[in-house]
Amino acid sequence: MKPSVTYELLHECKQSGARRGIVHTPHGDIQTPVFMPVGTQATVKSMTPEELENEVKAQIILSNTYHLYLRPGQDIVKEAGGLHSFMKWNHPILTDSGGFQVFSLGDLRTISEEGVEFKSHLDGSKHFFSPESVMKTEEDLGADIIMAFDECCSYPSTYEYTKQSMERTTRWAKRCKAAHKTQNQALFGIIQGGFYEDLRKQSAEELIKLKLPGYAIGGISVGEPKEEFLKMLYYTTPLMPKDKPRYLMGVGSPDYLVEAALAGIDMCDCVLPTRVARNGTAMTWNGKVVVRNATYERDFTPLDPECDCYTCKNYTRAYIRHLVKTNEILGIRLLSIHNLRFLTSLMERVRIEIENDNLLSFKNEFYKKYGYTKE
RNA sequence: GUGGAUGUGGCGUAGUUGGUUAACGCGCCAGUUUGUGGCACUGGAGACCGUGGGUUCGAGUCCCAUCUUCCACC
Repeated sequence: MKPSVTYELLHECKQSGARRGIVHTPHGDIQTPVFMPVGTQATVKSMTPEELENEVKAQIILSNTYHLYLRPGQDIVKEAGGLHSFMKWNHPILTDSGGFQVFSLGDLRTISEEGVEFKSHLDGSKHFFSPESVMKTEEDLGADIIMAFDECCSYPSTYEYTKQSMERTTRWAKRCKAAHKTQNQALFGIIQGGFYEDLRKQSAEELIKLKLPGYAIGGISVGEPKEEFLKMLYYTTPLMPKDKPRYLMGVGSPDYLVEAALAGIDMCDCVLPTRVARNGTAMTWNGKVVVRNATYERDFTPLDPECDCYTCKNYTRAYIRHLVKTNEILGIRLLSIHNLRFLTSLMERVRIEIENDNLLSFKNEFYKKYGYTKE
């Protein structure tokens, strides 16, 4: 039987390992490499689905199993007809499994072979997540792509801990596959192994045996130096199947996105653009603009003169600074639209450069302009 | 006019029986943010404590005078 999510390779950049392709899903095609905005609680914070589609030009968004399980509860989402219907987003959706919360809520959970017990960050109540229960929850949520339940290790972790954790994540992936019943959802595996090459290799090999429809790299971009990040990225990506989508989890700074594409990654997601937007910072082709800063008080130019987004076509830095300083909701919205659109247009550009076999040259230009001096 | 209260960084306040470099919130300035526990977090600048005298080893804290503002009374 044909999987519900498949990868079509269109072109490989002759300058690099970058891939230009299409991920086919039940809710439409995704041109890759792609950046996926994060909508943890069935909303990309402050954005309407119409804005995501028309202004941001997002092709797929993420949501989160742990958070939706707690509120409103997957039964309600299921009753609404699934996430697409619940939140009025008719394009592809990917749900993360809660594996990241095993990392980020480190003080509130206990890991065992069977699964993870979370103490709710909302009211302290206890909730047990197993690979089987997570599959059920993700099926109720109804995303096109669902992630296996894993443990994202913190940085740094010892070799022993990372190995033990990675092997458990592998066993959990097998249990996820066995528990996964729906035909129209694709279960992706997550390669772990921290910053140890042999563990990454072992993780990739074991997971590939499961013949899942897609694979992700998890557990990097968790606070390590960029050098470490790049080393693991360039080591792990070539281990992944060529005929399936390759997803790098949690990456969203412009330089990391370009590096990911160069390494042969197809999909990335990150909260960074919306989070920094909420704190008054814009990403632009000329680098970071902390528009909240005083130097922009009388700057009546757009955030980024090269940007085609709604915010840049209509509003000035001075006005947005005013909105941010006065804590007005519109400031967050305008910055979120811009940052998200900046990343989707960056990826549009990356796709063109791959088609032209020029991504490596583009990276050098981009780094220079963006203000990254080092590799 | 009399009596009472008040006066501390831009604003609002804390400052114990007088004791090292005067604290806090907001504001201001800047930094951080990477499968979202966040309109968050971390730093920084900024005050001769109304003014002038006095007591004391030592005064934002006590005394005197004076001015400011507020309240009450005549």
